Amino acid sequence: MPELPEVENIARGLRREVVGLVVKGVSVNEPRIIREGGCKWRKDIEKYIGHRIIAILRRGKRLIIVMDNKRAMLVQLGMTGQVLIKNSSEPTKKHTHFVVKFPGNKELWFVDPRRFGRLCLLENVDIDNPDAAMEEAGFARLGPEATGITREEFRQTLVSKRVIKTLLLDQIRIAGLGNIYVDEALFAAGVNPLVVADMLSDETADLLRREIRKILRRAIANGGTTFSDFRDTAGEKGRFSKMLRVYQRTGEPCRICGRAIERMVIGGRSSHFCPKCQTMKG
DNA sequence: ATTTCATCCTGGAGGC
DNA sequence: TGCCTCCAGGATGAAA
Repeated sequence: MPELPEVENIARGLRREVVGLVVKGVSVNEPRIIREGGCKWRKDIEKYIGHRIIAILRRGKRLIIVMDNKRAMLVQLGMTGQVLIKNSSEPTKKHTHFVVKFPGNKELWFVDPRRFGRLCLLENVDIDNPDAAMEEAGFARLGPEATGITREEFRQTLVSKRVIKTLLLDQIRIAGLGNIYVDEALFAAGVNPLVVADMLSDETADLLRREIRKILRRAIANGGTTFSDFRDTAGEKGRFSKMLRVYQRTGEPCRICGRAIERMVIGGRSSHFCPKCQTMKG
């Protein structure tokens, strides 16, 4: 999916484009993407109409579009979800499952070929802490934000016998990382993806935490990473793709030591790493 | 209680 | 050109 940096860029686009606007209409082309978490979409969808968007939040990889009536639209993008700002006169796009209409022919389109994405109407949203409303709607709990996790929180996260790669992908432990940025952060910290999490020394854990935050910051600043599908709200690709050092570079030379980058499946996900630079065990 | 695994989908790439 | 297989940024419920 779009990971934290990509979702953050979408959130910024939406803050520019739709905050302050009143929802004129909502149409659902593919009901299966509406998550039934106590929300009956046919009826509940009416609860958006006539209400103003007052804020756009991001929590982990989730996007939260907050309305002026304590309700919010939760968007989980899945692997291929896009949120695009369009004009109603523009040609329709295949796999546009959900459209929000604003005055002046402005529209928000939710497009998702693989349909792994989900939308949900949240009730009783606390704008300073949306977690309760998301859990109420049946979404999994989220760990601390990968961008803001403290040293103590991160050390606590690593108390586990799981390998570091799968642990960092677990949104309950730390929220926002996906396959690309986990591979990149492990490379930057020199940590092998197969290392058992609680084998890392405090010093290595601190280093890994700093690298995670640094990479996410740089990726956000560069508009995120486009592997194939990601686009921001204006339809632009991310520029971080060309700064990747291991992800999808199997067989290519490591930018540090020149050894060929290797690929291996860990926990069902492909992992890319340099066998020479990533030897850190603790 | 934790952790792994199959599964939900379409589309692009590469082999033949 | 077409047909086939494999692969893909994620989350989750069932099973171990």
